[in-house]
Amino acid sequence: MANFKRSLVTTALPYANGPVHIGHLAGVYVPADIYVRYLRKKGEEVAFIGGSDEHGVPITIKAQKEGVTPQDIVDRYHYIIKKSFEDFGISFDIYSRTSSKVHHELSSAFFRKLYDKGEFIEKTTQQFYDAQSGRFLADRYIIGTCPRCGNDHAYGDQCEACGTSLNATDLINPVSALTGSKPELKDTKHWYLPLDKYEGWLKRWILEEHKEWKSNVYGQCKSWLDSGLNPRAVTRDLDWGVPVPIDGAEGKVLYVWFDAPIGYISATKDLTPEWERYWKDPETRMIHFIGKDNIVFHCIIFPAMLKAEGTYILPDNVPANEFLNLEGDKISTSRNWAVWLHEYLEDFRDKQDVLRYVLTANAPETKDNDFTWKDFQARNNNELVAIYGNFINRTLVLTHKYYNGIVPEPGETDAYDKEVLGEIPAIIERVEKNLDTFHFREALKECVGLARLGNKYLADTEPWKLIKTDEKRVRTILNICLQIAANLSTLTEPFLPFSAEKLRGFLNIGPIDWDKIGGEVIATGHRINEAGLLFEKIEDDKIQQQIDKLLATKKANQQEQTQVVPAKANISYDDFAKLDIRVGKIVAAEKVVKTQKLMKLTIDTGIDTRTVVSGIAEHYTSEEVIGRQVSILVNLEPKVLKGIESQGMILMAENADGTLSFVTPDKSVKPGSEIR
RNA sequence: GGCGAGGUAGCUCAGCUGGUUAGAGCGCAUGAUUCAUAAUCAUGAGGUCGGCGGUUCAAGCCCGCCUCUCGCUACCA
Repeated sequence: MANFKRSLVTTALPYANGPVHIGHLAGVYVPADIYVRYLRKKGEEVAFIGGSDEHGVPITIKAQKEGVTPQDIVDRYHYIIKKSFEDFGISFDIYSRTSSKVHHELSSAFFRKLYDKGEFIEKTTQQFYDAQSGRFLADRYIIGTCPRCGNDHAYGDQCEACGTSLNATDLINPVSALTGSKPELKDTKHWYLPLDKYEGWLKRWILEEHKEWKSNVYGQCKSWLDSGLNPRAVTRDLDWGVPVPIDGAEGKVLYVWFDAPIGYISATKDLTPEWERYWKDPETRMIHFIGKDNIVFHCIIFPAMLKAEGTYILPDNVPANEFLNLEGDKISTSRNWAVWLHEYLEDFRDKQDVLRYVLTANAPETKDNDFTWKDFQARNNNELVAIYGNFINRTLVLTHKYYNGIVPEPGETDAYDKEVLGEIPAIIERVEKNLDTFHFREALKECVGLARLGNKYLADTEPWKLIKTDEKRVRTILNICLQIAANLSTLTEPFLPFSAEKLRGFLNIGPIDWDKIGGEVIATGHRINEAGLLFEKIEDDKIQQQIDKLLATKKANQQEQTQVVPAKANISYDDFAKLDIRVGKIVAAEKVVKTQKLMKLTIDTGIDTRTVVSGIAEHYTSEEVIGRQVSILVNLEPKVLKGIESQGMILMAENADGTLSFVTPDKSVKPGSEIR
């Protein structure tokens, strides 16, 4: 690190198909912002880069759904995201976007250079083509009948009814989602980056030269490298994105994962004409802050791209975080299961730092963590208010009460004073050490520790008693408390910038350089301002509102799930009559070993006694199932499942939440009775 | 069943390349205190570090097997 002259800090580009939520913040933006503010505070040269990732298929689909252009979609979210980052105090030097002209030019030139150097492989494959719209269709744009479950609205990559992942060519009767016409298979040419060619180099670079990377990052890279790399397509047949700058590549764009990381470069270029100083000088230290889902792209693919290009530096570290859950469930944009930053800023005005604090104190640095509103409240009330805010308030109030707001002159310091004063630089050192190694949780804990120390010092020295007997001693004590407070205002600034400024307002001081803190930073005789509250308690009702909001989301999601699947195509009576459904009785049941869902049932069908394997083991135990009457399709072709021949199918009703219930006659019926 | 991640005090989590009596915060109990947003400070109770076996002078950390949780995936006739 000592050899670097400047830092380039990038943050994963949020995808512009939705606003930013606490998961993004905890994983990427808050730690990155803390780190950058810390570097700046130390006087280091740093560029802090962010921007919206605005290309890719999901945005085109969303646009189509809403009947607007992709540009409309990205415009909408880009500005929401940009504004909420600003309001939240994420101190980007630039927040750019990949639909910008600079980006198109730069990523296009980047591709062209690799192309001219012969770094790509050309490959032709068959893909569906919609002749009517004159376009190749991404898998998502093909709709057809699922070969597994018969759902006739399955997508080319996945059937959402049965969850199976598919190839577009698997679909029965595929149609184009754009025009409804029947697509044809047609040859299409694409360019591939031969990652296998970089495997040896990547292994050396990461596995040998960057053993210091976080274990989650290092481990994932290792597993990728060990399993071998394959050439990866870097172009797509799509009309939204950066056009492939080659003759004969009309209707093709750069794959979003090719152009997005170049967005870091173009954003830097957007920021300063001297952008090459950041990207091409080996004395620049590049750090990528990302979430764990982006590790492969930032540690394998982008470095391979940069290496292939040849003139760029590589990341020095990629401190990826794990994921943050919300109230026990995975955060999901599509399910609206999130705390949205722009909504938080509305609901909790001027409480940016509370969220910054909570997300840092509970950051998913080594494993997935859970955000709960109760924890949010507890951390605010018990830590920010009770420890930090309270210490500041005590100090300010006492100073006003005894010395009219003038910083008193210290007398001689005793052993305990010296010990406390000695702790300040020690804590600062630990904060630095943790920040330097991306341990933000621990660093923040150390900061709070300084406030704790202040509280303890007050409790031990009891100036409110001494004021009656030894007023001179009180001057020393309060002076020390004020020094701690002033140190805190700088020490906490990377984490809690708004409160740090507020605190400086109370103390009536300006910003203090990082290398000045550790000792006396507020002068004797200085007049402080009126005391106020650094943090406010958050009451239960405020928290309950947020919990209720989430419960409402949960309810809405359930209702959405209840949306009834549309009817299938009509069939003739003859078709129906082919089904032989009978009432049967379960006489024996046992779970099939080594499966999650399968249960082996022995059924008295009236006709015979037979074995049926059914996927109900997650909903019923074998005990509660025995003796039940059920509906059974008896003339279904037998099939062997897990080594057991299943001779029929039990009819089950599936609820919106996925739970199953038997279809049972409402009074007892003789086994073998027909169901028609 | 496959892949990935994980199981450390009541709760949320730390534990660096294995090394003395396993930590923090919250919560709880008891005590002290009143300058402070009923805030603070001290002390204490609480853990067979998921289980079993192995390697080692030494394992929460390494290896094997098992088990449970979460995510993806498969099975769901």
